[in-house]
Amino acid sequence: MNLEQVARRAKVSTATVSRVLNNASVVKTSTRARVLKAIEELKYHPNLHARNLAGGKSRTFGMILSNLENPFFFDIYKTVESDAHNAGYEVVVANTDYRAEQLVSSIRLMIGRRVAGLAAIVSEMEPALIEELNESGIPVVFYDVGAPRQNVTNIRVNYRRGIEKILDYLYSLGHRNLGFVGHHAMLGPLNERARAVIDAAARYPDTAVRTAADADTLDGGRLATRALLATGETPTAIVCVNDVMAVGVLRELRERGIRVPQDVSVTGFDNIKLSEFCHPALTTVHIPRERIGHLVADALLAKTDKATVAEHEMVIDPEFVLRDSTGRAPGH
Amino acid sequence: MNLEQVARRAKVSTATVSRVLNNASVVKTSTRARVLKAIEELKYHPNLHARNLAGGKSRTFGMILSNLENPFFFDIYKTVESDAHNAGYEVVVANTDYRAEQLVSSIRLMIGRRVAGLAAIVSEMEPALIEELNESGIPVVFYDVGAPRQNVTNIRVNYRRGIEKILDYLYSLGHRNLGFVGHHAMLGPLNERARAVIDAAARYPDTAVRTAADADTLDGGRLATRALLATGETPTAIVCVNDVMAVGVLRELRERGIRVPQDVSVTGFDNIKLSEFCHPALTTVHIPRERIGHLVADALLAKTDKATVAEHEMVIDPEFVLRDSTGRAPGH
DNA sequence: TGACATACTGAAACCGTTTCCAGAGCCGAT
DNA sequence: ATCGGCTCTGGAAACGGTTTCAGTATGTCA
Repeated sequence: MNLEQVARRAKVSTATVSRVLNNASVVKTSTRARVLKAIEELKYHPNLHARNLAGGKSRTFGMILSNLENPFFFDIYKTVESDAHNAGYEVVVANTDYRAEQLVSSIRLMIGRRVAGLAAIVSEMEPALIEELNESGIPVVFYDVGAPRQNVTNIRVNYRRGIEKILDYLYSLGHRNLGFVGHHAMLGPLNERARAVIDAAARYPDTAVRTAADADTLDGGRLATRALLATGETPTAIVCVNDVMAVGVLRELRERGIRVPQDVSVTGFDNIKLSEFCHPALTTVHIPRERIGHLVADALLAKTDKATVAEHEMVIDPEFVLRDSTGRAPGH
Repeated sequence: MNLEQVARRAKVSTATVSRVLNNASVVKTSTRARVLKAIEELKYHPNLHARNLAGGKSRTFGMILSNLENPFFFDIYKTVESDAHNAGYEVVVANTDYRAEQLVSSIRLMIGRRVAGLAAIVSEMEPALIEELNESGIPVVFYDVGAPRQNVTNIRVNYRRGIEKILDYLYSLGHRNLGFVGHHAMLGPLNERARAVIDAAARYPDTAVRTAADADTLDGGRLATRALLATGETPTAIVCVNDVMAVGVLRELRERGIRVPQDVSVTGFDNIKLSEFCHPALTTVHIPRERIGHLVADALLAKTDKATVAEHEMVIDPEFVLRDSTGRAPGH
């Protein structure tokens, strides 16, 4: 089951077997055939660990995401993986579930694997970790995490603009009493979004916003809505941190006999496929996940090919998508 | 950045460093402290490839799934990963997108990685591959794939029973004109489900069933519905191969002004979370994905711990779940 | 016929760990 | 003082590949 056995059977040296395996350098056709036959007969599968160790190079990227269950992350993963495959790379993923400890151990694991590049599409991230990654010399791409620095590409979305577009629209429809449904992540984009909502609301007269948070799932959206409505006062519009939670919100409202959008308007964020398929279809903000995926993949590939050490940052401006879950505030 | 450097700095041998790293055998407290300090200072991360190579054991499981995007697969993955983690194992996933070629290369990759165990939750699977896996000596768990044999655990769901429960119910409501929406996978459970629908329908008098297939996505469900309705004749009930596609079906029907369940009944399969959150909530069949996940994890863990070589097969009987997407056939 | 480039192939060093086997101290008992 | 038995540590051989460097045919050309 190892090179030597194959070599012996084909009556060549391990060097030659290695050569045909990597079709590097020239091997006489007859020899190659003998080797291939031996490989076939012995059902030989090269040991990737040995390969990586000897070769020093890794041909696989690591990818760390906050919540693969949310199509937002999954879509990015999918396009990165596809691009990587086309370039002959593998991708191994890790899920943090928004937990910082998970992030730490995932990053350690990736460094241990000596991945050829690492994409971190997470909202939780400590400077110490970034430092650690930097020392490791692994090319890194961050999505939405603070520090652009050497050997690190940073891709971010202008959430603030997205939120502002939503609030502008809601305000124009007469909504003054807002609810915000977020998830439990402590750092990064969520807070940016939450803060953006609060900041934006503060710019309009007579506009109040109450917030609730729960897990980043359908159920989380539902539970957050319950919390929001538990106080007795019902907002005329509920702004959600993303589409998944918004669908949970829709469900809870429907169950309570609250009509959307006649009684309450609901907005999502991300524009995942599901936002068109739920009922009513969600008014939301489009985040170009495929484009982000391509950017991530390009950055990874570029960094590994040449030793480009350009610290790059790119910002994406999201687009408002009007659908059926929003309408005039009651009595307006 | 390798053991030797750490050893040198701590003025010990690499053997000792290795010992503290794995806290195997006894190391004097003062020595251990010196080593740990050196590791810390050098920001040393052990090379997993070298470790696996030298140690011979792999501490990671492989998992291959047909479509991670579908929560059915994702839920299984999630619980396997969680169980594995608790036992100190990693999991690396691969997605086949129902493509046989992908399956082949993924399996090869896993063998190359010398994973400690492999779970294949896929519907496409050739005997030759199973053979190849068998030769590799890797403990394998299959979900829904034919051959129970040595070193292979097989977990399956009695789809036929599930489908029968659905058809019984629909028949009792007066439905005689059925549509079946499936996805493109050629082998295994889909066909089993499709055949089950056809067989079951054949047992009722005056009952006809037309089928359409598309991708296993929300869009796929929508497109399949269009195909189904393109003929002009509309079935009174549409049975779907799974919940995801059913949600796509709901969307298309709503768009055409066809009411569910008044005009057409719709059923799903799997009972993913989304099936309660869509509107109307789906009548479906529950497949215990968590339980399956635990079974998979247990099998993997058991096989690696002791050299249990029991070929095991277990069959799961699914349960009917009544919700709001089904009703009496029009005029009944 | 001899010199020399060319096309293949093999021996051996190395990649970064783990692990086996001995050896070095040290202590208490004889 | 000698000895047996601990405790701790180091040397060196794997693990399964890649890669460099040198060597052996073989063919070409003067």
